[in-house]
Amino acid sequence: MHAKSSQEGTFLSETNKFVPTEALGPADCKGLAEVLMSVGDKWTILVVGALSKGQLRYNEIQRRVSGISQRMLTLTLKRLEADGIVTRTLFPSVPPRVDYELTELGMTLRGALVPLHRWAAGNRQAILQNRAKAGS
Amino acid sequence: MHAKSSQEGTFLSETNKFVPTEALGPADCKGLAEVLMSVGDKWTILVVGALSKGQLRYNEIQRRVSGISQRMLTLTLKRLEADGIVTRTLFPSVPPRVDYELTELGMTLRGALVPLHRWAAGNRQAILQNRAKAGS
DNA sequence: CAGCATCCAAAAGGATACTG
DNA sequence: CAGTATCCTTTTGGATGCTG
Repeated sequence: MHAKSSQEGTFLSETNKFVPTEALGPADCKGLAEVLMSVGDKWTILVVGALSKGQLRYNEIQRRVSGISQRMLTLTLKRLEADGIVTRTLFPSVPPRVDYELTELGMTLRGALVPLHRWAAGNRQAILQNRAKAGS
Repeated sequence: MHAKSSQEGTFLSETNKFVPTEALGPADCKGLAEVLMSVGDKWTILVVGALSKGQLRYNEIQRRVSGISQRMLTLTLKRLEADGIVTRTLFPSVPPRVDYELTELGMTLRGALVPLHRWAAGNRQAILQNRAKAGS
C-alpha cells in the first residue's frame, strides 16, 4: 500500500475551527470515501438521527423516518449493525419485538452528524432560493 | 431512559455537548432529507473538502478527489454552484482557466462537515473490522 | 410484528468521443 | 484546459407477496 502515515486522521487541529491545511492526503480520500459512502447516505443519516433519542422498534423507526420503505429500512439497519453502529435486540415474544439502539460508536457518529443536521436545517431556505434563482 | 417528555427539550450527549433533541418534526424530515441528499452526497463531501484549502482549478479538483469521473465532477460542481456553495470564475485566456472557490455559505458547510470527516478518518479502521467480522 | 425474496422501474455513474 | 454529449452498465429503491 501507500506509505503509511501511521494515523489516518492526522488533522487533529482541534483548536482550529477551519482545518485549513492538507488534512486529507490524496490516498486517504479513497478510504474516507469508502466510509462516507455508507455513512453519508441519506437514509443512514436519518435513521441515526431517529435513534439518537434512544432505542426504537423496527416499526417505530419506519414511522419516524417518513418515506423510507421497508426494504431500505432493513438494508440500512443491517449495514449499520454490521458496521457496529447499532445493536439489534430480539425479544422472543409473540408477536416478536426487536429493538435497535446506537452503540458507543453510533453515538459518536451521531455527534459528528449534529452539525450537519443543524446546517441543513439552518440553510435549507437559502439553498432552495439559490437553486430556484439559478434555475431561471 | 430517555424521558419523552411532552416536548423536545435538550439531550446531554456522551460528548457532553448539549444537543437539541430533534427539533425536527416529521414534516421537516422530508425537507432535511432533501438538503442532506444533495449535500450529504459522497462526491459533494469530498469536493467541498478539497476546496476547503482555497480555490482550485477544475483539473486540480479532479486530481485531488481521486476516483471521481469527469462527468461526476462537472455535475457536482454545477449543483454546488446552483446551490450557492461554490463560485465559478472563468478566465478568458487560452487555454481557458476556471477557478472554483467556496462561498461564505460553502465555508459554513465545510465547517459542518469537519466533524464528519474527522469521525470517518478516526473510525474507519474500526468500521472495516466490524464489517469484516460481521461478514464472517 | 419484523422481516426476507423477487421483480422491475428509475437513477446514478463510468467510459468514450467530441468541442470551444 | 474545461468542459458537453452520448451510450451503456451498475446500483438503487419501490412494490408486492410470503414467512415465523
